[in-house]
Amino acid sequence: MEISSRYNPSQIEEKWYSYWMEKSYFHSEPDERKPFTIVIPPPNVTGVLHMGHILNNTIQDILIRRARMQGYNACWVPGTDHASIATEAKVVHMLKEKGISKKDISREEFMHYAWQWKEKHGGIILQQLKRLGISCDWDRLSFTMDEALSESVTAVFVDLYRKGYIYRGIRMVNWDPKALTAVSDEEVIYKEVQSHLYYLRYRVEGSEQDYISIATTRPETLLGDTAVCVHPDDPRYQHFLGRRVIVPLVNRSVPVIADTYVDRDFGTGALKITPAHDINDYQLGIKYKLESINIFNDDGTLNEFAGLLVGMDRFEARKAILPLLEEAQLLIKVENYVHKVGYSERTQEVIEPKLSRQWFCDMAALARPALEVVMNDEVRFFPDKFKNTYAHWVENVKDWCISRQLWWGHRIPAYYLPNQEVVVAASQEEAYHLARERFPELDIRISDLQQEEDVLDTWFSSWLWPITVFDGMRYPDNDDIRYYYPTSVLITAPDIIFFWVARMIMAGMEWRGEIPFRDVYFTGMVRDHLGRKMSKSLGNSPDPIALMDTYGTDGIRMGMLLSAPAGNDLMFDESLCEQGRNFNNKIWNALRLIKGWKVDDKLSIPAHANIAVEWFDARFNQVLAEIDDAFQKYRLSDALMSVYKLIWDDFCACFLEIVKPPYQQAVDAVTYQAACTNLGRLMQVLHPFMPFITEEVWHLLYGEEKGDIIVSSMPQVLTFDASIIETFVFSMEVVEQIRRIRTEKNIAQKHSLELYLSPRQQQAMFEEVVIKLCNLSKIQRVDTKPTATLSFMLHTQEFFIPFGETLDVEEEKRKLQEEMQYLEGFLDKVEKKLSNQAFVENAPEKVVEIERKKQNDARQKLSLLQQKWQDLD
RNA sequence: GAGAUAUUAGCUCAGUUGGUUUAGAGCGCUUGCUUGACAGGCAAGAGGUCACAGGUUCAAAUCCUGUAUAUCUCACCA
Repeated sequence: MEISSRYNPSQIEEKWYSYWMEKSYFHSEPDERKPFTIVIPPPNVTGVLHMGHILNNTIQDILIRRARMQGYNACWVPGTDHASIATEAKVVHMLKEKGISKKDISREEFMHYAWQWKEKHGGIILQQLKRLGISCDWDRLSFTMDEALSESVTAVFVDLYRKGYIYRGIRMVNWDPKALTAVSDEEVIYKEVQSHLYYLRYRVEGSEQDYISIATTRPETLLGDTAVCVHPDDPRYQHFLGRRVIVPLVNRSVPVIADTYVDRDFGTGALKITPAHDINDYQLGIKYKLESINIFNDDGTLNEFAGLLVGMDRFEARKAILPLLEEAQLLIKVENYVHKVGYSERTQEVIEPKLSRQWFCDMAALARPALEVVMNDEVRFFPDKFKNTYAHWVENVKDWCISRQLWWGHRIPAYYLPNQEVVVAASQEEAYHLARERFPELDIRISDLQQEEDVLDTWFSSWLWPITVFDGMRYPDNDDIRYYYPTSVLITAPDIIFFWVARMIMAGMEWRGEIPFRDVYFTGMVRDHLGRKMSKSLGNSPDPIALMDTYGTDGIRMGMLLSAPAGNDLMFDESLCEQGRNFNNKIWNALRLIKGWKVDDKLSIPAHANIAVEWFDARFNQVLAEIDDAFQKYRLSDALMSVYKLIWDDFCACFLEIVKPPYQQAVDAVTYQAACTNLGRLMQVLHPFMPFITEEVWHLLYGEEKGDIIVSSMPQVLTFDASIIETFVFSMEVVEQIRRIRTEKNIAQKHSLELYLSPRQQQAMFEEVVIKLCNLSKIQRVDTKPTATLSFMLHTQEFFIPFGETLDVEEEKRKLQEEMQYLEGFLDKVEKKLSNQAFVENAPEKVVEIERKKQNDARQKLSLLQQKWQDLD
């Protein structure tokens, strides 16, 4: 058979992916098997593949492929979310390029363009994910604005409204001046920035010299100031209480008020109050019934109420106001100052606190059961340190601002009546009937109903995802939801634990009375090798598609996973993908070796091969048990490393090297069969991690005989003989010693050697294996030590290799001394322990026993070494 | 400001309820190899007072206290 010496993944990957798709192996329908379900964390429909997706989806694919091979009915539901803010921004941008402004078109027209955009550009990421080999049930592809999901969102809104959880009110919210919408508290990222603290002078009304100086980071907001506040007990300001001061530049007279909120030690101890533009000032404004002057337009420019700098952007205004203050001699000084500023998670724009009417959802009642199921491990977190984070948020959960001033999304099903009242209903018709019922005297017509313009937060649909992808909200008893829900495991990043994970649990408990998933596996964040977050602006993220081209998909999957312990951030390094690629090549060449053998049915299996077959069987099962254990704990990188070493070290370096026939000689049928079987089952164990090469090798091994590896049965752990492994390990230690001697003495592998050992052998050894691997002509027991030998010692067994007359006595002595020194140190430590009365009395007998054995062994070995020393003299 | 988690070899990480021949892995590094599957390989080797300082214990990488550093979460200090 002609197989190239290098594995070339590119041709193979596409072939198998389309083959699996043709065979519908990814598709799942409810049946009598146990389900294993995952719902994908829906990527943003505008998104493109980044390293985080690679990590997250590789893990999901590993779990789902393994479950499939273990006989579960595996179902992985893919999909995307509609990403209100991001998508609307894309569409607005596209329209702008066409010379169309959003203001100039109707909502319907805009939605038309938006859907067009979505159909054309949305979901690129899904195609990219296919390249990663992920085995989602593409027939179940969902989108958060699909009809079923949209209807569910509406129904949930109506339900929560009727339960009294949803309300509308005027609040200070986080305004994104770029996206022109409110965002929730969770969507604000606070970052430390280098800024300035400006000290300003507010003249006291009716006085020529008196003034109060205040410190602020936002001098431009003084245009909206309606008070100055000091601490009531601050002696510096006692005489100003009850008086009024003049706001600089606009010359507005505002009161000096006193409140304990003020920190006397910060700045000057006096605080300017801008109720319209600061959450704390807003509270004080309510408390002291202050006027609230909104000086900003929605886009962050100053409006006519500012009086000055009208039309200027808020940051421009901050700069522009300084010379004016200076000119008026009201700017005292400017200090450097580091403080935290909130940024919009979506647009990176600085958030502007803004007073506006929004829809909120009271979360307290929803949170209670969601807290309990996590704390009692009904929903298990991996790693469980995130239970703390989760508990803290859920216990202190705030009302959720769910309205967004956008068009792309689920329009809030609230209808305003001519009398300013509002009715909430799933459709306009229902709302109409409701309105007539409630206000029979008004004689309302359906055209009088004005639907709310705002849409809902995207997360308001995402939190229903595990239910709505199975249409379990509209049809709570349908076969799918009853079979697949609760799902088995959720794989996600910890940064959306509040946005998404917590809310899904709340939704699950609220509408199905059941958790949405049993386990949550939190992946780490992918960072570069310097520990920096991967980001577009830093340009430190490799292009995932290019990586797949270079190292193969299996290679990048391995590279990603090798460094990915659950929940810890991982420093991604391309060299790990290289390791993956090299591993593929290793497997490929193992296959080439086996397939290159001539098989002779007449030959019987040699003794060394027979041992190798029996040993590998035991070893395989031993490692399989380790792998199972690792999977139970979601220690996937450990599991992969175990497979890696099983294949590279145990199968290639040991098994194949032992059974390999000499050049151009045939192999017996039993050995050949065993080699094929072993490689085959190794491919099965590896398949979830590296789907492509394993399917390819499987077919090259078995043709069509055993079907496809993707749907084959995962090997199960069988009992194994541990003593074989023990003997083998010792044999390999002997092999290593002989190899070391060969290297040290520069003895070529071609040159065969003899091995002698003293008859007092304690540890069993597979002599045939040692002979084969070390090119020995014989192994022989002798009573007396042969002359002119090299020697080594393992445990308390001494080995000799007769070799020439070139023994370097001094060198030999030096080594002996080194070894003796080590042993003496060791013995000293052990004996110190044993001579400690308290240790012998208190430690468990087993532990003391071990120490005694250590002592004995060390003494014995030492005396042997001393003997050797004497012999050298 | 409060809390959580971490700190083990050059790098990335294991190390289970304290005790298993004076700490393990992968990569990297050093040395030697055209070894008839693989140089994307083979063989051998070097490399760590387990962040620091105390304490508990017969026994500490492991438990406790403090310090330092890092990351994350929360918090209204202008």
